[in-house]
Amino acid sequence: MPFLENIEYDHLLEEFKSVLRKNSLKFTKQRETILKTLYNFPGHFLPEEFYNLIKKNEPNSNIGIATIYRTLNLLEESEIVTALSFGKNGKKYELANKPHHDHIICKNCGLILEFEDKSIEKRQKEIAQQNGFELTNHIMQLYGICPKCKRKKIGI
Amino acid sequence: MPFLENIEYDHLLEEFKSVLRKNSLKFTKQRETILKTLYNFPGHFLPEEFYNLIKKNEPNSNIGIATIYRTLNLLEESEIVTALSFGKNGKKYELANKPHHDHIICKNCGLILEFEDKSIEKRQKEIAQQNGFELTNHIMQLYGICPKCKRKKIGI
DNA sequence: AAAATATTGATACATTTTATCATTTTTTTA
DNA sequence: TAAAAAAATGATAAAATGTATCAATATTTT
Ligand SMILES: [Mn+2]
Ligand SMILES: [Mn+2]
Ligand SMILES: [Zn+2]
Ligand SMILES: [Zn+2]
Repeated sequence: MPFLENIEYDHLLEEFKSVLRKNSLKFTKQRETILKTLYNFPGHFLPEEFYNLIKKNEPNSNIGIATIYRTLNLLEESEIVTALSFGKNGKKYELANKPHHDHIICKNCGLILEFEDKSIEKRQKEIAQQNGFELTNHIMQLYGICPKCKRKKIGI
Repeated sequence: MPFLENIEYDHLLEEFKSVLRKNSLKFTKQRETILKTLYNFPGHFLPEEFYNLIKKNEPNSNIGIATIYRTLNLLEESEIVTALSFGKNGKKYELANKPHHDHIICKNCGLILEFEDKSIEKRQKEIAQQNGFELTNHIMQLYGICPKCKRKKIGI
């Protein structure tokens, strides 16, 4: 593993440990495995997908699905991961190691791209203000057909 | 009921009947009751909330919860209603009798306000295009604290 | 090392939504 | 308009995602 990534992971680990200490929580093998998996697999994953990813990559870990849910919730509250909601199809999690962004999603193949747009973010703040709201967060997801699927001329 | 509203409702009803005819579906008392309730109660409601609304307002209808779900799905596919997702807390439905809009939602009291912003919509189209996507739809929800709740100085 | 504390995996349970199916209602046909 | 065909219904079982419970285990503190 390249040097830089090791440094980044160590930093992340320290951040997690700090959150745990602050809340009188314990540093366990399972929590470390989940954090490492988040780090090693950039992308957007459902709890179930993490569960299978860990079973495959850390066959000796034997983590229960409940621990996956518990730990992702903890990491989300701690803002170490962010979640992307798919309605009743669950939430996909990703490491929060990049600046805020939104997503554009292919309705055919599920491809997820990321983007950020300062002008939209600015308008959102203005709209909230106009309505007297104190804005805390937002969700924005664009849905469509990706270039690859367009080429295949899929009928959705 | 005022005259204008009757005209609008009749128009809506004809639209629904046309969808049903087109798909060889039948016009039933239950489907009419649900459409009428959507029309009479503007707002954003969960299937369960519609179910209770109808039980209260049409005590003789005896509609099953399954029919509520089935009919809302049908109306959504037919673009007669639109849905607002609340993750695992379900979807709130509203009659699609106004132009496209997005929502700003109070995290404390659940108040939902509507807005439309042409400049955001335009940027969304541009972003999709830049990524080679054919944009079909989007979701955007702003979350925050409404003026009333702000005044109460709620600690979230 | 012992005691205190928190976590874990298994699994029961909760919640939202869909599937199943016998019966009823609506529409078509004659 | 009566009979036949087709679809919808309500009740409820089942699926799917996520949370709660709990005895056993691991971590941390003393
Ligand atoms: Mn992302
Ligand atoms: Mn609305
Ligand atoms: Zn695609
Ligand atoms: Zn409020």
